[in-house]
Amino acid sequence: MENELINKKGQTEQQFLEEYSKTKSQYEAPYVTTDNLIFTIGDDEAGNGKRLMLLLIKREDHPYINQWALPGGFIDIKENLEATAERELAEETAVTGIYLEQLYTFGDVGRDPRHRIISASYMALVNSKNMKVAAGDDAKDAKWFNVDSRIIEEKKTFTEKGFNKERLIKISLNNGSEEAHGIIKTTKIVENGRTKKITREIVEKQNIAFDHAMIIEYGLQRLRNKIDYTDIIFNLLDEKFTWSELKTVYELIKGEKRYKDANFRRKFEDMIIETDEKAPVGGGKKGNRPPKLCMFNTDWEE
Amino acid sequence: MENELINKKGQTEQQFLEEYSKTKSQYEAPYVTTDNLIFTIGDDEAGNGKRLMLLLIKREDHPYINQWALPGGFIDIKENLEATAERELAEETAVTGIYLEQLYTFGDVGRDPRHRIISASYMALVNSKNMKVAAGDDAKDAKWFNVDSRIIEEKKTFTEKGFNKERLIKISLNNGSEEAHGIIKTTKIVENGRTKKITREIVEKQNIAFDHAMIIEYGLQRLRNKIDYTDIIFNLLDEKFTWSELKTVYELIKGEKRYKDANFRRKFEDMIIETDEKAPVGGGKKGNRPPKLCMFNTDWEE
DNA sequence: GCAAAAGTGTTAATGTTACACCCATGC
DNA sequence: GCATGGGTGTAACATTAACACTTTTGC
Repeated sequence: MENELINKKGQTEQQFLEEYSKTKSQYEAPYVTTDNLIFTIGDDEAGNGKRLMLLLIKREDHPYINQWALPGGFIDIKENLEATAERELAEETAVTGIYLEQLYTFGDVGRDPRHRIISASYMALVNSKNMKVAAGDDAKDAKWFNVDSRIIEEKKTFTEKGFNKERLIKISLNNGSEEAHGIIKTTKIVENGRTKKITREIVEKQNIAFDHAMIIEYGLQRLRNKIDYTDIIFNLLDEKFTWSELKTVYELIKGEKRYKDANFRRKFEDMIIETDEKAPVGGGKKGNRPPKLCMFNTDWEE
Repeated sequence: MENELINKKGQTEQQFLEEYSKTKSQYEAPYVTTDNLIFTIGDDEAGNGKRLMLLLIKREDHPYINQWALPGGFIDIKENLEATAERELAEETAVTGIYLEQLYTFGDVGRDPRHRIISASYMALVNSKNMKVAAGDDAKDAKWFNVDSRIIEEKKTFTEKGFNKERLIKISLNNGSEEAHGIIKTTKIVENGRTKKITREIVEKQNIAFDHAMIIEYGLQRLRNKIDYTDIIFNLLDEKFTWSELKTVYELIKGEKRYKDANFRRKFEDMIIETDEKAPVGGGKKGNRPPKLCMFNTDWEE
């Protein structure tokens, strides 16, 4: 039925599409890539226990040669956008079928000096035990970096019609031998009692390629927020875990100790089922009570 | 300093970029567009008071001829992604400098039968008083539609490793004379106690072009969520408004009366400053107490 | 006066936080 | 027994919700 509709030229849809496929496009299309933020919980190289870690790849050519970049790559013309992210993730970590979420699409002119590139960023949370191949094994120089972000400045400037609010956020990355960092400025412009615009820009960076510091900052914010109202944290844990492991991972992501033990349990109690199993006793020099193993309660509703 | 680094071919960055610009690209790039969700509060054509409304444009050619689509268009190679959304918005509504937020990037193969198109969606909230040109004035057949979405089915299916949760959401659009709708299925796949994947697909649609029903559904969800923890609702109101106007708009977006009057005030009291002015008495047949005019409190912190 | 809509106050229920305490274990 | 980390109970406080009430206006 739909195909019997004709346009102003008197074409059916089929005729239209046939003609369309023959015309050579004038349109200069940007390239499209995905950039993946792959987070895991790993051991700090300096031996300070567990840390939130991010996978980065060392660039082997210009531009930004020898600097660190997010893994990612070009979309194939016959591949769904999310499939590109999944493929890139599988190529880097040999992990499939894990949590993957689209974050934001970065599309400023000049993001890449070679070509106009629009990049959709995705966030993946992988449990290191599920990772079949550790990053860094293959030819590409891929490494896990400790990630950290913190606000270093907040400023409010008054304008005629309202005010601007700026915030400087520093992203720090290190893996024992290598160090990289970037400072992102977010600006919120308020005029006539309304938020007009929120912008993000990189004001300083070292050893991080492209605008990837901005993507990392965005992803960390999303992760920190979502952890409080979704079940994504369990993607970073083993299937069975103890309360203290959960709390440790929570605090690594949040970057602070927000809850006392008892209250932390109450916060997560609906999301968790305690099993009868006990984890082997670990830390205490004089022994201690073995903790129960817990599982995510899949009946939990957000 | 950075430019003095040389790659394996012995090139500086400048030499590399020069060579790069001469090579003809093999890469078949998808097209990139933005699609705008432009919401406003307007009067129902049927005379049932205020409604949440969305701007749609009638397609004048194949594919989906005569069906309704979101306004949007192709990115220019020299234009930032957000600038494309701003330009399209200005073209449709002659409104500039208003709230605009990136939602999600849709990039499935086959979204458009003509070509591979990746589309970044943006949401704009406009106050009808700020709109200089009403939609529908120009050559293009653009119209405001009442929007509504509601869950029509929820289903949980158990699998070997876990379960799937499906939800059917119906998007209804109408403007008195025209009607359109779509049904979106969201599926959450849970395996081994972990959320593996969340997918969205269109299971039925009428009179809505492309995958735009899915974009609308996504945008409505975002709007409904953000209204509770940000100040975006004030973009839909005049600079000065009454408590009951605020509550009406809130309920239109939420699609339900969630709060009693007194409690609604408490919920928003930090975000609002009451002025000494009073709005003219409106509805009551025997007259009534005139309401105070309020403004958004720009000192409010989310 | 009185209907209509604006606006306030009071109490109950619920959720959050701090803090003190008990428990099971290995040395 | 005692240090160590696991785990629980309770009271104070803050937030939310329900509901009954007072206020200001125009006719």
